[in-house]
Amino acid sequence: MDHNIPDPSVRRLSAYLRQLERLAGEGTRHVSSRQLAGYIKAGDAQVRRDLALFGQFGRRGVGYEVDDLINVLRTILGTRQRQWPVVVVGAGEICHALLTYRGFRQRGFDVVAAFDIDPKKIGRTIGGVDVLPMEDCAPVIQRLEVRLAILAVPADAADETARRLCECGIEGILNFATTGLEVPEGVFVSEADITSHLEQLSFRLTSHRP
Amino acid sequence: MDHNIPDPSVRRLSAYLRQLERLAGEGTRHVSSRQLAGYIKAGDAQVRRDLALFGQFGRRGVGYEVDDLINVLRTILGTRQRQWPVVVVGAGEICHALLTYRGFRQRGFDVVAAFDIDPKKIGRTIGGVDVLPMEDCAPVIQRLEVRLAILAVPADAADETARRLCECGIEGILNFATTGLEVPEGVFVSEADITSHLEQLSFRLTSHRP
DNA sequence: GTCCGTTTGTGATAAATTTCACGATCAGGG
DNA sequence: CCCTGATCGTGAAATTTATCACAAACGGAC
Ligand SMILES: NC(=O)c1ccc[n+]([C@@H]2O[C@H](COP(=O)([O-])OP(=O)(O)OC[C@H]3O[C@@H](n4cnc5c(N)ncnc54)[C@H](O)[C@@H]3O)[C@@H](O)[C@H]2O)c1
Ligand SMILES: NC(=O)c1ccc[n+]([C@@H]2O[C@H](COP(=O)([O-])OP(=O)(O)OC[C@H]3O[C@@H](n4cnc5c(N)ncnc54)[C@H](O)[C@@H]3O)[C@@H](O)[C@H]2O)c1
Repeated sequence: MDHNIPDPSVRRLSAYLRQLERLAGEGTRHVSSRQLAGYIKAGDAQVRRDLALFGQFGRRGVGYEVDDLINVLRTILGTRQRQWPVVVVGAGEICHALLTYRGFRQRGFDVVAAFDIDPKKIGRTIGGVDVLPMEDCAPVIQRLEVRLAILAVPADAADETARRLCECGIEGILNFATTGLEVPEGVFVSEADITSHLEQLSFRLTSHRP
Repeated sequence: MDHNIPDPSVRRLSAYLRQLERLAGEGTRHVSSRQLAGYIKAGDAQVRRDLALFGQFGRRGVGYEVDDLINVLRTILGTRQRQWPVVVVGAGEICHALLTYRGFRQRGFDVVAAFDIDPKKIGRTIGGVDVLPMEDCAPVIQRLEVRLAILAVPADAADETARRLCECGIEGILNFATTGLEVPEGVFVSEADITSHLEQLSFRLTSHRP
């Protein structure tokens, strides 16, 4: 398959999938690139281009079949064939929200364990998931073949913890800490810094209004 | 000031600020564009370009003074002059994490209230913030001149709730729900869908490894 | 005061992403 | 069977974004 898919395209593919799942829930059978584009801030050509990076999935004059396209997108994003086991590191507030969230499963992700260094947290079960000591991190990750981790530790522990996770074989990190992580080649990081999102909104409201 | 600052630049400005705050905490006085670029995945020219969109803040042969640049970036992002009051809508798990988080204040944001429709949630105080009934939404937003809202309601209530917030005068929405929102012209939305982040990582681990 | 190594700011260039535009294809109806 | 209106897929063009590369400016050494 082709290399070098742009990040913005992947983000949009995920957004298309969200809309398609909603449409499927409403019983809609077909959808056009124009409709799909309407939900996102994008043009119809953009939608077709994004999909064209991976093949031909529509029918001219008709559009796309919703169920088909859902399967296609899940296959592209990697959440169709497999259920990804995920670990959360740092059993604080964010972790609590993640472990009680019921939506990950049906989207292809399965939180299998949480880790912490605080003895007061260790041993608890949150949303059916055990909070384990950090020492168990390596064996659990290796035994369950976990490749994705969510990092939810305080900022000053983030870089060190990320390094440790990479040593255990983790290949993708979703980072909630407010630090840019330094990770080895071949490890992907997705930044979920909430403050950064607020700053982007603040910026748009601050500069140059019409 | 110039219009049309690209989104990726704003994201990076926020990331630079994060690193600068860390450097300031460590007592570092000066930093070069090359150093700053090292923390992010970017080149040094990129850093200078991003800053050049707003003016000249460095000294040739020397670099940037950390404290100065922090102030510059806060001014650009709009978090220097004012403390932004923010409301959270949907007093669930995510909301709980947000209200107990102590980091927003020092970054220029102040969560002033949370809203919910569930009588069991209303009347509580979480992290010093009151959970109010949705009916109080409009008056509170107007009295405190709130322009930013964080949306943390279930997906099927998101669009309707967003519409309501916009009617109250909200101009920026940080959306945790898994739906693309439809908002009026002039309202900015920042998507914080956690599942989407996981899907992006899953995609990178799935296709075309070298 | 001059030289030297360093680093910024920016015009020019390259690369990437998005949009345009149109031929090809399809379903439905007369 | 052929026409009509709709929609995809995609080469080409336009636009946006990132990189290169170098003159200008700076601090420090001597
Ligand atoms: N809660 C929010 O709304 C929010 C908002 C923005 C950013 N963040 C960031 O997200 C991260 C997590 O936030 P939170 O509110 O869940 O924090 P928290 O303080 O509630 O939880 C952090 C947890 O990490 C554990 N921990 C500390 N050091 C560790 C280590 N070295 N290894 C393993 N576990 C360790 C602590 O014991 C604690 O349980 C922080 O970096 C925070 O800055 C949170
Ligand atoms: N918790 C997570 O880890 C997680 C992960 C990914 C996405 N999300 C999304 O974030 C959003 C919030 O998640 P959560 O876990 O906090 O949900 P939650 O169910 O814990 O809380 C939702 C809250 O919203 C309130 N609510 C429902 N309808 C409302 C309305 N019309 N107006 C005002 N309040 C209303 C409910 O009473 C409840 O208190 C959801 O859309 C969820 O899909 C959450």
